[in-house]
Amino acid sequence: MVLAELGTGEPVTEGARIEILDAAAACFMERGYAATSIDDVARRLRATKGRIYHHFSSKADLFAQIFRTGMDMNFAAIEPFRSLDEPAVAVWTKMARTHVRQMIVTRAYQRVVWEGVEMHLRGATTPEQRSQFNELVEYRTQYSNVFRAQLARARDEGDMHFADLSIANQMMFMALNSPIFWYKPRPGESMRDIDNIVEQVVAFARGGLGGKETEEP
Amino acid sequence: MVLAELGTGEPVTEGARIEILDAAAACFMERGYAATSIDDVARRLRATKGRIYHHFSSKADLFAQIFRTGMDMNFAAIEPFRSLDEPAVAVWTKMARTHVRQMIVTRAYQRVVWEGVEMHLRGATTPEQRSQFNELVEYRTQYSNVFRAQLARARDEGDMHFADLSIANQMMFMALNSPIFWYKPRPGESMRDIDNIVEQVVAFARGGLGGKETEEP
DNA sequence: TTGACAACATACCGGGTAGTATGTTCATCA
DNA sequence: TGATGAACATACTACCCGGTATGTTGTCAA
Repeated sequence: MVLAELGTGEPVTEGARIEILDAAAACFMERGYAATSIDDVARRLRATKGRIYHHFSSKADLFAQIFRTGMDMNFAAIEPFRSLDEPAVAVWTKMARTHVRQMIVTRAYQRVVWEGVEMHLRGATTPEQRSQFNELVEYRTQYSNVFRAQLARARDEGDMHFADLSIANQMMFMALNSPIFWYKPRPGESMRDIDNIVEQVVAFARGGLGGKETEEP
Repeated sequence: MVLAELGTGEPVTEGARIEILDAAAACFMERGYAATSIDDVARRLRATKGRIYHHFSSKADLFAQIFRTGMDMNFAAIEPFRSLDEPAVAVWTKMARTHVRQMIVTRAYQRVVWEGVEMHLRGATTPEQRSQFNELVEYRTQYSNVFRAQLARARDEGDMHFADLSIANQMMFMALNSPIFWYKPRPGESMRDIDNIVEQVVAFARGGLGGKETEEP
């Protein structure tokens, strides 16, 4: 399954790149960055290292491009709701649902994003890669700030109640991201089943943020 | 700082064992299991591999003993509240506060517990270690069930509202455990500051579980 | 005093891994 | 048609890491 969609104007070889990204993301999800070897990724593709190093300069580069692709997909998904003229809590609900669905559908990429942020926080990178990592984490912070702004607005509008905005935002993302850790696809699972999970996750987050119940799904 | 307390009846060498556990837990927290070498742990102790392999049979054994120690501390911490004769939501609140404090104070050990559960879910262990890992994860499941039982009772008593018990328990632990990812000790931090964080985390979790506000801290 | 053992340190080995250098194949285009 | 280069595969190297085998030192009991 190719998760990162192919842009129509891109060169043909873009497809090969994305195949590698998908395989690598799956490997990183299953074993983590350090425990995944380039040969593992190659084996999953029924190929060898040569193919990977032809498209990516290093293991870290491969990891970083997965990170970026994951965030690109997240931004694209919430784009329609960013500047909606509605109460903040309504905008937040739409974005939150979309985000959780993203976590489920593209969870391999999102696990890489998670581990990337963790690696950055732990400072486990070489100096040159550091600047590229900084840029990626900054990219994720921007995404986080989109939600943060809605939280602040919703609190001002009296629809949410929490003490500290930063902590609230942290906890909200922990809740909304949580499916990347415990969600496993079930055989014969329908969209309804996934939407049911999404609703429960969003309901938990909204409750944690001191938000009111909403009616329509 | 020695986190795992020394039992009075234990042999003298127990102190050396705990020193190693602390150092290893700190290393595993900073870099993760796979990226941490035994030499890293030894360096932190200003010692060499010999010291570690004199007390532990393997890297996995070291990891497992940290896991067990972390869970031992968690069980001990909530023990006073387990069979309290109060409304479930009140018991839950006491246990949740204690748990979050544990996550902050013993976070190195708790990170190992987290990674251990993840490794188990991903099935990244050798067959012989598998049974020991199964036992440890079972141990953690028992701990989880203590909270789960309170959630079920609280819902029956009308003090909490959620759709699926398993998902609610999952999300609750994601929230309560979250400090192990984002908490960093500040210089000159007081108990009050930590208690403030604990209250916000517990408040988020309670809200997510559809719980009523409580009065007394 | 000595010898026996715990508690390490030192030295070493084998396997795995990131990265590179060098083929090989096949399509495209002058 | 032949030359060129993209897209790989193969072969190889240097290094790191888990684990072991062996040496060293201090302590303590007989």
